[in-house]
Amino acid sequence: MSSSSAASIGQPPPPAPPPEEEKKCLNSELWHACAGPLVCLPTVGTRVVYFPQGHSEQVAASTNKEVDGHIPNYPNLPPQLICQLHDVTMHADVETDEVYAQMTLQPLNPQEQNDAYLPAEMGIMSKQPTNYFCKTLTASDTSTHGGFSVPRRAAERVFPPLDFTQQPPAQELIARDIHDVEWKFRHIFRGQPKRHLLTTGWSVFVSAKRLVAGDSVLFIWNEKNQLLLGIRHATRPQTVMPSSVLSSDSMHIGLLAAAAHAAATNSRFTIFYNPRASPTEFVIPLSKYIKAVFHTRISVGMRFRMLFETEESSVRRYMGTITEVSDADPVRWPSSYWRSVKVGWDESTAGERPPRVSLWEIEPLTTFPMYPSLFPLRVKHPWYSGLACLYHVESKISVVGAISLHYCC
Amino acid sequence: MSSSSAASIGQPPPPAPPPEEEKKCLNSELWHACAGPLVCLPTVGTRVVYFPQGHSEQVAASTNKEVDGHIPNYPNLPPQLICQLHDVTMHADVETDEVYAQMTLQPLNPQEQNDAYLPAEMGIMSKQPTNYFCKTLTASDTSTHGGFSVPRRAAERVFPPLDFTQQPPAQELIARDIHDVEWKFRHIFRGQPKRHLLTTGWSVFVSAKRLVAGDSVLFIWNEKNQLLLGIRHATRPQTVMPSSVLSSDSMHIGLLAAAAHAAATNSRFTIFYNPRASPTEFVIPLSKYIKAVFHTRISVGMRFRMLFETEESSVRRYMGTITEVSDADPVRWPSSYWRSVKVGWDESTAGERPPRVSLWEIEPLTTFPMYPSLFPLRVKHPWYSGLACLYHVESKISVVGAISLHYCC
DNA sequence: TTGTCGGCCGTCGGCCGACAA
DNA sequence: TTGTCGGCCGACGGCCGACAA
Repeated sequence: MSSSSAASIGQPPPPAPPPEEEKKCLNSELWHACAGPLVCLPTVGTRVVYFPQGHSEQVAASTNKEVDGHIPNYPNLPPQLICQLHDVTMHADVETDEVYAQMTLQPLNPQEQNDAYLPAEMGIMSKQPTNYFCKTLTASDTSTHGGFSVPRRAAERVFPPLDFTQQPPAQELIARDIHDVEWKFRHIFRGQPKRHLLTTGWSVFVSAKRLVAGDSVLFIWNEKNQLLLGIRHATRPQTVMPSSVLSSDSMHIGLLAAAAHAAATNSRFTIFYNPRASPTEFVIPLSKYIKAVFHTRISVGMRFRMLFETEESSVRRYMGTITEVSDADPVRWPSSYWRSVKVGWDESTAGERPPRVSLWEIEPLTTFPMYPSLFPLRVKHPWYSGLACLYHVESKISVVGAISLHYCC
Repeated sequence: MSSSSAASIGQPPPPAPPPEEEKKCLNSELWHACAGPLVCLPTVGTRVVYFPQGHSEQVAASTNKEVDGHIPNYPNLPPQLICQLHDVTMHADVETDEVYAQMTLQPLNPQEQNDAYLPAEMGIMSKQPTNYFCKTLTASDTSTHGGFSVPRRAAERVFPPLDFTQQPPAQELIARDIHDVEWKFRHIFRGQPKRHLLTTGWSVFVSAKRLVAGDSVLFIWNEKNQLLLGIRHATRPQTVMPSSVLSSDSMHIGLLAAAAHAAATNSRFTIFYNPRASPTEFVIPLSKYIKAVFHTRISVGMRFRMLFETEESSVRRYMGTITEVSDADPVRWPSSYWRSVKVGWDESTAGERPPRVSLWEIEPLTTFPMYPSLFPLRVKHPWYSGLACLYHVESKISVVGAISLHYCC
């Protein structure tokens, strides 16, 4: 694989180093498809809220190491930081194809926080591809013995139609992965009963991407009549990769110190958001935050629903009940809205769902008129003064209120 | 590969996750052989000097990203930190076998720095294995077409002797890698002219370790009559791995903030030293530091020599001349001894050698009596007062002086 | 002394329909 | 509808000495 050309012949697994930092912006459709249906990125140029606590959670998940004391306090680092979002770029790990986003944030001073909203700030829906399928690989799919069995409806909907006058009907498919590398497959309709299969070319793809049974592939047929090809590795017990560069303690300190320094100097800082490592977004649109914190009444005992991703890359609602409203980490992050809602889940299979969620993740089940509540529910917290400036903003929003206050995901 | 047993059958490439953090201490001989002949680790329990500047250099090398501004100042973090070394453990990356060391350091207060030396503090020579060989793999060695051609003298010295009454002489070799995984090879003496070859078993090893031409393997025959097997990947352009977890800026801030916090509170912190990523040690025995800084006269124009590792894992001296004594980074790290000596190298092939080195890395070419110099050369720097406590220590050392002041490597 | 090649052989990668879940 | 298997065929993995650097 040549090191300079962006598009290259996919067949031999590329051992070449990536062409520096100047990777062009990846295909956004494919990135979002790999990231999953619930992931959405805030819009460049808007204001967002950054939660160092959530960022810390992601680093802990990535390093497989909880933070264990010896972390200095950053008294000037609030649990949430209102920032200008200067840049968002989508990336994929060169080794694993794992998707992640890089964001450049700049904390705003109270004056800037007070600025009026622009309509664009509301965030845009993440555009999930319309014509695609996602399949979890079986043992047969990944075995060296055979090819890939394409679910029938998926093949008919997503692949170009076969010429059924041929016997057997077959064609060559060319798909591009997230690095814009081409992969070729023989697509054939054969067997008894008849089925769609990918044969020649499939095994080199499997070995190049190091796919095993349980991983997923997804094919997208986009508006430009291109076939895109993404992978999602099953969430294996983390590879413990960060070792040998920096201790996980130093990483935690690093993210906190970087945010604290940026907050103190109102300067830019950079973070990575890895949607598969920890599904909980820790940079959210300011509008979404305001709506959840100031315009939503919640109380203990209230029922709610929340979206989760299913195995087959679609979305499901789970129901639950609010059991408590309190600080997730009263020592380190008092008065934080991050995971401030303790919940119980209806289904007994709830083991995988988090015991604590944030306000903006849930959908309370009340028919509740869309007018601004002058005071939010949680009056016990004393830090409203710090956000007082937002109140003025709020009243501006409320004018457009119900019609334009869509938020992401 | 079972996830719990330390020793396991090496043949199938192990996809299993590592058994948490409780990895036993690796084979020290093999670790040092893989790390190279110049690498030495300070002794646990002794005092060391830690250079955040050097640490930062290693992180920059590992992330392929120089520090680019926006790094806060840590005015209370001196360029060198005298620490108690509480723990050193040797590790090898589960994916790549890359060796690295983890050290737990605790900054000492001036009182503790003043304590008398223990004889054990002098550091111990790194024990390079005596009976071993290291070969850089050729295209034929890594091709699927054949096996591994063993250099004749290496085979005769390191492998168990063959039974030459057989025709052809052959045996099974069992070698253990740094994770204590067994690998089996057929060792045969055949061909015209006769030569030593590893055939059966070799190719699975090559593919499991992802070896390519230019990488090196090393075999050790130790005192317990065990065959050990290490690899060294050629220094490829870094894999840019840290992406997707933490920005390189945050990593830099993290290491500085962690050190600053530890220094302020005299608490422990943890660092990783990766000898292949950046060969320059940034944690050195205090005795070595004192000898170099206070007992060695250097001046501009002085000739010196310095050790470097050769391709075949041995050691060579290169000659050079001191051209300047100054701060390597006068803005960020004024008055630092790290790379304070600017040098010119004799040979025209000097492109790979660093333009700046530290005092303790070089060997000035003067016949110079071994008595303590009351004042070191560099009088322009004003920070001696800060190290004044060391002077008292120094006079204690000087008593034992020439006989016991051996230092590492 | 040792790196690479052509030759030869056997294993397994990979395409096929059968069959059953 | 689709996951796994046995059967079959050919490509290439892998062991050999020849030859030359």
